[in-house]
Order: sequence, then C-alpha cells, then structure tokens
Amino acid sequence: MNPDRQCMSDAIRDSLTSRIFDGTLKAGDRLVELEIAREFDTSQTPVREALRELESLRLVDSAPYRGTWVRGISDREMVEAYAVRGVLEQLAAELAAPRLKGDVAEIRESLSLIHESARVGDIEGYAKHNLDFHRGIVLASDNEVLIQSWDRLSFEARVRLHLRSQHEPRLIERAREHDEPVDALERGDGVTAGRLLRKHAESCKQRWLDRSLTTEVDESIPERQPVNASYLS
Amino acid sequence: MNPDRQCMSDAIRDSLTSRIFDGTLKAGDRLVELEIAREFDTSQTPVREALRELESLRLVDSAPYRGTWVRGISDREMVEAYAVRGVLEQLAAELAAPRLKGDVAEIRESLSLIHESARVGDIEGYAKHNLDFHRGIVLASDNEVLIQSWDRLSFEARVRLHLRSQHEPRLIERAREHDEPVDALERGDGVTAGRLLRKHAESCKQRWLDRSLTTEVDESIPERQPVNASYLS
DNA sequence: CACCTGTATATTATCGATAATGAGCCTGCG
DNA sequence: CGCAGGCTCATTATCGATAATATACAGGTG
Repeated sequence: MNPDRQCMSDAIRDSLTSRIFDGTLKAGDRLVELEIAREFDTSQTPVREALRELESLRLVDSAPYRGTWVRGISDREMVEAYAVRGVLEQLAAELAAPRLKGDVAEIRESLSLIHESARVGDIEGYAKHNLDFHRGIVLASDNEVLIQSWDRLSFEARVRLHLRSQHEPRLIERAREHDEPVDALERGDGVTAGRLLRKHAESCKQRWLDRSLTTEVDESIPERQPVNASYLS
Repeated sequence: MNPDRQCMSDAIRDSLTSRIFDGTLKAGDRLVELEIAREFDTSQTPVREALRELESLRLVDSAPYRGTWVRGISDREMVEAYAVRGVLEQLAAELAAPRLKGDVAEIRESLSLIHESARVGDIEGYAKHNLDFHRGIVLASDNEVLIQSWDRLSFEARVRLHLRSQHEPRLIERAREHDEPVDALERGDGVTAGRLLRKHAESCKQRWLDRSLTTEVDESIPERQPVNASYLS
C-alpha cells in the first residue's frame, strides 16, 4: 500500500507471507504471537500488526483471544475467484488495448515463458509466468482500482497453495489459451481480448470444478490446529 | 471479517469510520494516535490497530513515522472505481438471475425507495437506497469473493465523501436507469441485466467525468494537514 | 534574501509487563 | 460411563514507558 515501510512489522509480514506461499505454513497452522516475536527477536506488538495485515489480505483468519491461523481456501472459493477474475481481466483488456497501441512486446515475453514452462513441464514456472502474464494485462489497464481489486484476489497465494495438489495439468494445451487474447490486444481489439480472457478464466474455473468433483478426498479445510500441547509436559 | 470482535480496537475503528463517512473527518485530516487514545480513554496500541485496519479499507493513508491521515478520493479514482463496479455488477447479475428465479421482491423494494427519494429530492436517501439496491444484487450472486471485491470498492465512503459537492443531480432521471435491469432479472435474463447494469455504471462514470471537467475548482486532494501547531504557543 | 544545517519537539514504532479470555483438564455427580 | 462446573495455563489484548524518526523552526552563510 505504501511505498517503503521499513519497519519490523513489515519484515515479519513479508516473511510470513512467503512461508504461506511456499507451503512452510499450511492451512490451519496456528500463528502464535509471542512465538513469532521470539523468532524475530522482537516484541509482540509488531507481530500483531503483521498478523492483522495478513488478515486483511485474507491469508489468515483470527478470532479475539483465540488467535490467528492460516486460512484455507476451499474449492468453492477458487471457483468464485475465477469468476471474478474473469470479469476483471475482461475490463483490463478493454482498457489496456487503446493504451498499448499494439505494443504487446512485454506481454508476449511472459507468454513465451509460459509456453516454454509448459513445454518442459515446469509447473512452478508455469504458475509464475502465468501470473506475470495476467497481471501484466491488468497493469496495462492503468486503472489503479482495478489493479488493487485484482491483487486482492491473491491469486498468487491461491495458486501456490494448490500447486502441490495439481495432477496432469495439460500445460501445453492450457498455455495456448493465452495466444488469441494477445493477438486481439495487438490489433487493438480490446473487446475481443476481454471476451477471450473471460472465457479463459471460465475454463480455468471449469477445470477446477471438475478436479474438485473427482478428487473428493478430504476436501475439507483444516479448521484450526489444536492448541499446542498439554502444559503437563 | 470476523463475526464478533468486541475489543477496543474495533470500537475505535467503527467510530472513526463513521466520522469519515459523516464528514466529521475530512480528506487530509490527521489521525494522531495518542490523541485518539486519550479520547477513548485507552492506550496507543488499540488505536494503532484500528488505524491499520482503516488503512486496509483504504479509508486512510499512512507512512512510517509520519502518521495517518484521511485519504482523499480523486475524480480519477471515482471514474476508475465505476468502471470496476460495472463489471462486478455485470457478473453479479449473471450469477444472481438463476438463483433468484424471478423473485426480485426485495430488489424492487429498494428500487421503489430509490424512486421515492428521487421524487422528493432526498439526496441522502437516494444514495443510501441506491447502495442497498446495488449491493442487493451483488449479495444475490451468492459469490462470496465477488461480494468482498464489491465491498472493497467502498462505495459507501466514496459516495458520502462526495455527497456534499453534488449539484443538480437529476435524480428522477437517474433512478429510471435501475428499472430495466430489474425487469431483466425478473424474467431470469441475467446476461441482459448484467449488460444494463454495466451500462448504468458507465453512465455514472460519465456523469462524474463531466462534472469533474466542469467543476475545475480545487479538485486537488488535500495531501495532509500540517502538523498541529508550533510548540511556541 | 534564498539556502543549508542543526536542534527541539511532536509523533510514531517498539518494548516489557500485566490483565483478560478461552481451551482443555479434572473432578464429582447422576 | 457421560456430563456440568471449576481450575490451570497458554495465549491474546491492553497498558505505560522508551527509542527512533520526521518536521518545523532558528541561526548562520553566501
């Protein structure tokens, strides 16, 4: 939100964020304030601030006097988020087209990285470049509110959290869905690009739906880890 | 976010929020932590938490060691927000239509209040019922992520902040723009309802643009109130 | 008089300690 | 054996005090 926060609470926030992203912290894991404070050799206060910020990013949940824990993301929520993402990117494309004036070099750059990752089967890379690609279009819209709204969907977190559970991703085929929208953008046809991007999001959503229906195993979100241990130890 | 926070920081947050909404706190006003703490007869800590939360709601801005102040909303941002709102409500209508199964009673209720307010020239009432109307459709989508995204646009704050500067609102004419989308929803045609709602948002956006171009007087956002006073007093 | 530099002050960021709360355990009763 | 009530403790929420920082002003310099 603000340019250059250099305070402790921000360092903690960033560190915890990457732990959630890289899977060190899993859904349901508890975040105990004093424990984290000890680890960062700081007091409880900045930790609390960091946790509250993570909460506003919807990465964690909390309840008064009951603590904070990593939020799980249900399949339903993923599906909902793809729907929202679809219309946001549709708008982004419409706004971006007249601004880009056909200069889609940067976007094509991401696109080729997507294809490359797909070719070699690099799921992590695919996810990363895919996000860059989509965010690139959103940024090109030059609509700050739109960018914020898109960022708030936290697709980075969403995707990463589920990365490990992805089977048979058919990356090469999926990568192709990005080609047509870029072509449309290049010729300045934002409306078409938008429509295609929305369709793309819909198909991602559909894939998720299918996956969640077939993989019916333990789709429940870990509510919250039980309290540490007995104090008898 | 969470059901029942009863702690001090939440009370402070709510109180400050309404002050921003009702104009007691204006764009650029500084929020000094210890000052607020004294007023609520509490310590600095819960005030800080409240301020951070307001920041995540984008009602205030802050910078490290420089404090917190009420955020101004530029005409440009309003225009951007209307564009985003348009596509979000388009999606909302599409999702809502099949769920409502023609039962638009609740929405019509808001609609008639809009018309009534327009008839008697009650700007405040119009704004309120207008928000109820739009949010009602968003809620009917039953897409939690969408609802969150819409709420994050903070149109309540946006509209209220600018309420005082509205001239010649042509309420009656504007109110009519809501009729057709509801008709479409009633007959289950979500796509049409969505298209109309988006068009409606576009026309709100356009009105704002026109207004901001004609009212060129002091459209600058108060950056930040100067520090209290000299310590010489 | 414009501009730079140093200093005082207001204010934020953080600390360590205390109060408040909820979760689990244990007991005794039915 | 199941369950309600009280107790213990881990943990959060808040406090009061201190460290760190930015801003305004004063004074000096060209």
